[in-house]
Amino acid sequence: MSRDPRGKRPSYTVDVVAVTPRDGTLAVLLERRGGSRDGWGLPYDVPLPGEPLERTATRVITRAAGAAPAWMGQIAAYDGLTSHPGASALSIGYVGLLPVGGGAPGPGGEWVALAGLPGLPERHGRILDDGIATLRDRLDLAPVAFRLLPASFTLSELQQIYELLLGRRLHKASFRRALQAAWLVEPTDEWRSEGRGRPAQLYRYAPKKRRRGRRGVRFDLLGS
Amino acid sequence: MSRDPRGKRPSYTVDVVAVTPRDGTLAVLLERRGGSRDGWGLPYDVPLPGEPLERTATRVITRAAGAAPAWMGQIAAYDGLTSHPGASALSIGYVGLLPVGGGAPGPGGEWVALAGLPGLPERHGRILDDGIATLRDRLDLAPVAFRLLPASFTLSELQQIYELLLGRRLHKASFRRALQAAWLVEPTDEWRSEGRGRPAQLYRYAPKKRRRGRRGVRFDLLGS
DNA sequence: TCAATAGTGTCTGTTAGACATTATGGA
DNA sequence: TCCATAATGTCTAACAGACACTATTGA
Repeated sequence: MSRDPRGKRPSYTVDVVAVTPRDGTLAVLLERRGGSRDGWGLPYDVPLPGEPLERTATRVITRAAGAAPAWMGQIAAYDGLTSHPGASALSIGYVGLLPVGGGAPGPGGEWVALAGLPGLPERHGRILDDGIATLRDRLDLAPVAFRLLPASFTLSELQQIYELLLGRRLHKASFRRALQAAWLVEPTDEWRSEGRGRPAQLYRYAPKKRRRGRRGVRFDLLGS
Repeated sequence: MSRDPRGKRPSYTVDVVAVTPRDGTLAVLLERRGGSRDGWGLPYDVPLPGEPLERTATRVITRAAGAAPAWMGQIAAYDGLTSHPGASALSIGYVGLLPVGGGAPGPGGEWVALAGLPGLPERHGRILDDGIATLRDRLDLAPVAFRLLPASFTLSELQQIYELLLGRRLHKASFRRALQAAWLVEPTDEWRSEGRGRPAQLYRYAPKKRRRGRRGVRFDLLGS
């Protein structure tokens, strides 16, 4: 939230939605705005002179979340919806996805579960909603989900990532069938016992060269 | 392409991709840039003072195409890719869809088939490509396709619109099955003979109240 | 033994797409 | 009479989701 050194009104800001899987749900990084009212808002900044949009977005996310995004995409440009904390006339929204846990937020920053969001300035509310939607329909899940997990993981962990990113439950048997058909993972010979039930086999990300005529992954899965 | 009256550098421009079905293919509206080299570019303008993005986009499209868009959506914000005819630092791209035929272009404007596009300034090339992609994956076909056609139409005409907008061929029998399942059209008692073959029955757009538990339309159709 | 989770095999309903056939006009 | 297009019925392969079952651990 640095100001332009000459005090000029910035022509636009880059406002970011940083998302991470955390405690079994999706969390967004908010920053507490100092000053009289205790309000929350999205991290944002004015681009440095000559700095491209993408680099500004990366910089803002990295500063605010304490880690670099595993994926990032532009949401849209927003004007109107007057209430913006920096009074910028135009916001370019970006959404970034961070590995599980999310990194250590910068000063005033905090990961907040999607379910329990506080009220936000009008424009930031819109950017956040659109950001989640953009994440869900532009993200190519296959290459990214694995960058959110450690090198070896159980299929249940992987499924949970997919469920969080897609925002809906998946069918276990179908998920595994689709995964196998896509040749994305291979089993290791390790197993991990997690509390009660049967231990789960660990897998690693190992995309095979695409077979002749092989289809892509289709995670159109629904239900229990 | 009006200039800011005080000659100030505009902080951003709104650049538009106007699309229409025309002569059995999709056409985009380009404007010939006057001056020494005979170049083409997308229509664009600087927003009027206080004018929201959407209204600027509508204004530019309407001026350039001579008709209002049946649908419009924002593409993204672009910077870099230096070559922009107005040297704007930041472009907000919009894509608009116009009814069949497209209206009478303003001065210097011309509908150009997607297949035979000339070279464009770098940024405009990107905006155009992204605009078609945005059109194809954000457009909700069902409510819009009908606004591109006259009140009554044959199912073949409707299918052709869908094919142009989706950018691929559809399977005739499947298309009609899906259409029937969606309760979007109803037959009139008129028929139209078009050259050689059997005359086609005319249909009109008549969306039925959604049946309990009825699914939406799925045009996942492929092939011949 | 019970509860909980991992992992699999089988069945069924839906549907996209192929194919074939009939219908109906113009040339 | 051909030929082109409309319109429709039937068949099949693919597959999502349901369901049931076995396997393997901790409590």
